[in-house]
Formats: sequence, C-alpha cells, structure tokens
Amino acid sequence: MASASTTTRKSVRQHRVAALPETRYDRRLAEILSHATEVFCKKGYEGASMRDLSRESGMSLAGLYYYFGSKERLLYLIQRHTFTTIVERLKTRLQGVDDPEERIRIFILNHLEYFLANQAAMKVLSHEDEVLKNDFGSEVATIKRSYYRICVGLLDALKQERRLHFSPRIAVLSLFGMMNWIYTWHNPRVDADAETIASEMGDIFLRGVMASQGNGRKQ
Amino acid sequence: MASASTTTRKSVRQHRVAALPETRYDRRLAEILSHATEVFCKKGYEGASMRDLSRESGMSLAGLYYYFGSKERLLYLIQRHTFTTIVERLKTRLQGVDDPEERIRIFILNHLEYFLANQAAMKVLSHEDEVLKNDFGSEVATIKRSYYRICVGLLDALKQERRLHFSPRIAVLSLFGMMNWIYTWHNPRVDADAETIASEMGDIFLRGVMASQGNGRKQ
DNA sequence: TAGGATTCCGAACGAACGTTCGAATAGTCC
DNA sequence: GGACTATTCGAACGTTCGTTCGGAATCCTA
Repeated sequence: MASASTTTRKSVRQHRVAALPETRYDRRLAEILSHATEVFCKKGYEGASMRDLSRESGMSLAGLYYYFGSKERLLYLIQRHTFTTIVERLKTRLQGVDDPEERIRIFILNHLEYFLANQAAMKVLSHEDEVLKNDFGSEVATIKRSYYRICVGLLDALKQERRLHFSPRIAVLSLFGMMNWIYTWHNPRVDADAETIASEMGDIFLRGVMASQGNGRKQ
Repeated sequence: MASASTTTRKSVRQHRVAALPETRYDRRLAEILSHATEVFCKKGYEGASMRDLSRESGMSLAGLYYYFGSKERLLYLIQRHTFTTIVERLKTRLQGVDDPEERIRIFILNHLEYFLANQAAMKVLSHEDEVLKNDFGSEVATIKRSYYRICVGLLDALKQERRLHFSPRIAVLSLFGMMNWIYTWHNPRVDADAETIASEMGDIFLRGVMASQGNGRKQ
C-alpha cells in the first residue's frame, strides 16, 4: 500500500531482492493504513482519535507512532496512495484508445470502479479534502490537479471533434460531482454495480454534453 | 433565523405582537447561529471548538450555553433551518408552474441560488451530513428525504410526459451530486453567478436525461 | 427607582486529545 | 548463545475539549 520511501525511518534497510521491496515494515504499515482508512471513513478525520486507530488496528498507541510521525501524515499517506493509484490505473486503461467518447467512458468507469471497490479510501479522499495543510496539502493538491487536467483534456478532445459548445470547467466539475457524491448514497445491497452506474451516469453526462451542438449558450 | 419554539427555555414569553415574534432572544440566537455557521464551514464540525465559536461570536463560552444546550444542538439548528428554508422557497416557486421541464429548471435554480447565497450554511449541511445522531439526526434526515422525494416527483413527471427511459434514482442522485459538489470548487471571484451555472447544469442534465428516448438501457 | 426576570460571564470540572520517552520484547546475523 | 537492531508497549506529558455553576450585570416593567 505504501512504499518504504515514504517513511521517516532513520536507517534504510537493504532488501535482498530489489524487485520485491515488500519488507515486514511495509506490510505492517499497509495493514495499519487500511485500518486507519476504515476509521477515518466512519468517524471522520477530526472525529477519529489515535486511540480509535489503536483499538481498530490492535496496535498500541505508541506503537503507531513508530510507523507515522503524526496523525496528519497518516491521512496524507492514505490520500496520496489512493490518488496516485487511481491516476495510474486510468493512464493504463486509456492507452490505445483513441475515440474521445470512449475515452471519457473509460474515465468514468475507472473512477467509479475504483470508488466502489475502495469506498472507504475514496470517501476519506473526497470528504477530508481540505484538512491537510502546507506541504502535505499541496502535494495531494498537485495530484488532484493533474487528475482534473486529464479530465479537462478528454472533454476538450470530444468538444473539438464534434464541434460542441459548453463550458469545460462546469462540465468537468459537474461530472466529478455526479461521481464523487456517490459516497453519500451508494448502498452495495441496493444499488447496481460500478459498470451499470458508470453506464447510466455516462449516458446522462455524455448525451447532455453532446446535445450542445450549436445552440449552447456558453463559449 | 430560528424561532423561539426551537429553544429549551423554561419560560416562554408572550409576544406583544403575535405576527412579529422577533424577540431579543431570537435575534441574538440568530446572530450566534450565523457566526457558528461560518466557523463550522471553515473548520468543520468536529474541528471547530466551542472556544472558536465563542471567539468568533464575541460571546463568552458559558454565554453560548444559555442559547444552546449543546454543540450538537447548535449544528442541528443550523441544518434544520437551512433545509426547511430551501424547501419552503422551492414550494413557493413551483406554484403555478405546470411544465415538467420548467419545474426541474426551477428546482435546479432554486437549489443553486440558495447554495451560493448561503454557501457556508449549505456546506455545513452537505459536509456534516452524517454527524448528527439519534433524534437530531433523524429529524434532519426526514426533511432531507422529503426534499429528495420532491425531486423524484419532478423527474417522474418529465419521464412520463416524454416517455423517457432512465433510472430516476441514479438521475436524481447524479443531479444532487452535480449541484452539491459546488461547495468544493465555487469561487465567487472566478465563477459565474447562480443563474448561469443553473442554466449550464440544467442543460447538461436535462439534455442528458431527455435524450434517453427509447434507447435507454434501464427500465 | 425598586425588584424580578433575563442575559451574560469567570472559573473550574473531569475527560479525552496528540504526542513522547525509556524500557521491554522480538527478530536477525555471527 | 550473544550482540545488535527493529519493533512494541505502558505510562505519562501538557493541552484542549465540551460542559457546568454560582453569581454578576443588564434589561424590562411597575
């Protein structure tokens, strides 16, 4: 879940097999990150105490601090890992696909699939958006901006190809709203799976945007 | 902002003019609610301390408790007032309008206008959605459900009139997502006003939903 | 202006907070 | 087995938390 390079340990151990840097430390760290994600999701970052995390992960309060310098850094590691993973997956999936509409469909599917498969982590990413300050905050903000820009690029391509008229900013942010809001309502026992929802949201969004031929009011 | 009936005072005073129940108490309470809304918006409910509220509103820590029994009740009053107001305004605006599409456009405009005019309150309503428990929580949830149902009703009317094919649940929740997400990105100095945004979001959503004639995949 | 109700506050309560530290334990290599 | 490092913990640190309480200040009415 998190690589050793993200830690603050004084001594960096040498790994016998460079291609498999999964040390005991890394594994334990990932476990704790996973439990912490669950707790942050349930109680919110501010509402969750280090003692809650200790109880949930089965490790002593002081023991946690061997892995993370601070509670804030804990949230940072969760957010950074979640965000970089979703961006990486998107880039892989987009490779070799040229049709602008299809590329946007892939974007939506990738986002929603990851969202529903990692609901807790994505809620922590969406809901605790503004709590990280300074370096931690700006680093996550950088990843976020790059993700946003990818989406703008996809929409611009569609717009150019079909000579559409709509405001890319409002469109992108509307799309993100549709998708991210899902953490407030999705119930796995009632609602459809990611593919179905992605298809339906894709329909609404793409038809809405593509119907703006000529008679759009903006730009 | 809040009526006297919402308080827990032991003695209820008689008002000289029944039609104007704006007592000193009510005015002061509304002031504090307004400051508290600002602080909750900026630091989050859990992140904001009663001492923060005291500082912001210029009233002593103990003085605040004369008006609110608890921090939780404070959030409850903010959320209830905000939600009931937006529902009331919507009902007024919908009166006399029969065209289904126009009614949905009114819904969107009403929501976004109130959202941007009361950004702090709406962020507190959206972002602190799950923190109220028990009676407070279920009472706000009731208002929320009624608001949701109104929107479903508007969409069903459109669907029936134009013989469309889409899932009302996904459509409504997508629309709420588009609109509510605005608190994460709207910048008054950069972005357009409510009317413009409502028009653009309305275009995307309504065209998207209305293009589902016959070839929709769901229902 | 007296007197009772309303409004406000300083000071304190116990509990919980994030974090630290020195010592105890577990793991690894000679 | 001994020595060295990596990991874990109990106990405590000082601070801040939400809330309470008795009394002071202020307001309203007679």
